[in-house]
Amino acid sequence: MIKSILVADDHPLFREALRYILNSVIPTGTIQEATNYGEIKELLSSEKFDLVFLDLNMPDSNGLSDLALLKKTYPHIPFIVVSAYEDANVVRTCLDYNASGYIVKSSDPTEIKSAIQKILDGETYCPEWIDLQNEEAQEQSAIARNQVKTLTPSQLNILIEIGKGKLNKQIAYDLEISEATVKAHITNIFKKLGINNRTQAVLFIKEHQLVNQLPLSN
Amino acid sequence: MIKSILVADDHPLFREALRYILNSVIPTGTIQEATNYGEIKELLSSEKFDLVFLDLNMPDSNGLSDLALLKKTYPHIPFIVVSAYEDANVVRTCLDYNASGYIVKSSDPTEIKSAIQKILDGETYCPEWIDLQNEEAQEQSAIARNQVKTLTPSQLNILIEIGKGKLNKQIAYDLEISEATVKAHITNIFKKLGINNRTQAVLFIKEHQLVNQLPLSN
DNA sequence: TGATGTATAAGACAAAAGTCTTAGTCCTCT
DNA sequence: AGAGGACTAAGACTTTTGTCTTATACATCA
Repeated sequence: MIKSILVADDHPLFREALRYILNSVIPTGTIQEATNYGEIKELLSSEKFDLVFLDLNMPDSNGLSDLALLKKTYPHIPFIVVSAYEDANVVRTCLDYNASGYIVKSSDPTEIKSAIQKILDGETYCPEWIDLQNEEAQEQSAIARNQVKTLTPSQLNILIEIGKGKLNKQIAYDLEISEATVKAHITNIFKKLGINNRTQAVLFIKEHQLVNQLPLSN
Repeated sequence: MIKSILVADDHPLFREALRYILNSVIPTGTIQEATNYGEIKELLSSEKFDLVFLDLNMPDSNGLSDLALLKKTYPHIPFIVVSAYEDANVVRTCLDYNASGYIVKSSDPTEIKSAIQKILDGETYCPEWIDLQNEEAQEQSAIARNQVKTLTPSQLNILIEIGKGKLNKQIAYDLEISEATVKAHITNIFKKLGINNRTQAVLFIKEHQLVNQLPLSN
C-alpha cells in the first residue's frame, strides 16, 4: 500500500498538477515535495517513502546518474522518472537503471493518470514510441551501460565528479574523503569501464550521456 | 569562374544526385569526389579547387572541427556544408567557421539547386528556420566558439586529439611531432580556452559540440 | 629589414595522476 | 561465526601532465 510519496520536480506548476492527479489515484497517500537534488537526498535519508517521482532536469541534478545513484542507494523504492525530454535512449537508460516508469511531461493528464495506475499495479510504464526507434545503435551503448551498472555508489559518485573536470584533490575535498581513497576508487572505476585515464572517463560519460547531457543546449 | 569542384560525401547516392544538380548549374565544372576525410586532405593539398561540398558525417570525420581546420588551411576556398543534421546550433557554428553555405540533405533538388546558385552569386545560404530558434542559449556558446577560433591550426589539431582521449605521447606519434611540441601547444590551448587541464578540454569540446557530436547516437 | 606570430623542440622542474600493496572497519548474506 | 564486498586510507612508486625558459626556422607584414 502506497502511503508516502515524494515528488521531486523544480517546476511548481507541474508539482501542483501531479498532486492533483495523485489525489484522485491514491487518495490515502501523503505527498512531500523536493525542488532540487540535495533535498531529495535529505528527505530520502530521513524518512521512508513508498514512491518517488523524479525529474531529471533539476538545477543541481546530474541527470541520469542521479537516478542510478538513488536507485543503488534505495533499491526497494520505486522511482518514476518524470521528464520533458522525449528521447528513446534516455527512456531506455532509465528503465535500464530500474526506474519503474517514465512519464513525459507533455502527456495529457489522463495518460499520466493511467500510467501511474499501471505502475501501481506493478507494471512498468513507458511511452509507446519507445520501440519505434533504432535498436542497432543502442546495442553498443548497452554494453557501456552495463559496465556502469557494475559501479558501486561511491565509484559512480566519483565518476560523476571526474565528469565535472575536477582534480582528485578537489573531489576528495568535496566528497569529504582522502585523496588516497579517491585514487583507489578511480583505479577500480577504470578497470570496470575498461579505460586508462580520466580523460577517457569524461569521454565515456559524455558519449553515453550519463550526466546531464539531456537538454543538449537547445 | 568555378572550374574544379570537390564533392566530399561518403554516400554514393547523394554524390550522384549532387553531380546531376551541379551539372545543370555549372556545366563547365569538373567534379572530383572524396569519400572520407583523409581523401579530402590529400586532394586539397595536391590540387586546386574552386568549391568544396563537405559532408560532416563521414567515417573518419571529426565533425565541425574538420570544417574549422580545413577552412583555416584553405581560407580562400568556399566550403558548402552538406549534412543530414538539422540543428540550428550546428548551422550557426558552420557559418561561424565561414562556411559559404549549409545544405540539408532532406531538401528537395530544386531547393538545393537554388541554394548552390545563391552561393555561386556570392551570398551565403542556409535554411530559413535558422532564425526561429532560441538565441539566448546560443550566446554563452558563442563566447566559447570565439575562443576556439583564436586557435591556430596546429593547436586545433591537438585539441581534437585530446578530445579522443589520447596521451601526449600518442598525439606526438600520430601527428609526427615531438612530445615537447605537443606540450607547448597544449599550454597555449589552455591559456586561450581559459582551462587548466585536458579533462576540462574534453568537457569544453563536448559541451560546445566541437567534435563529432552531430549524430547524437539516435 | 625588423617585428610579429607560428611551429618546432629540448631541458628542468613541479604537480597531478595512477598503480600496487597492505589494512582496518563496516555491512550483509549465508 | 565466517566469508565476501564496500569504503576508507596510507605509503611508495612510476608515469603523465603541465609550466617555464630558451632557441631555431620560417612566414608574413609593415
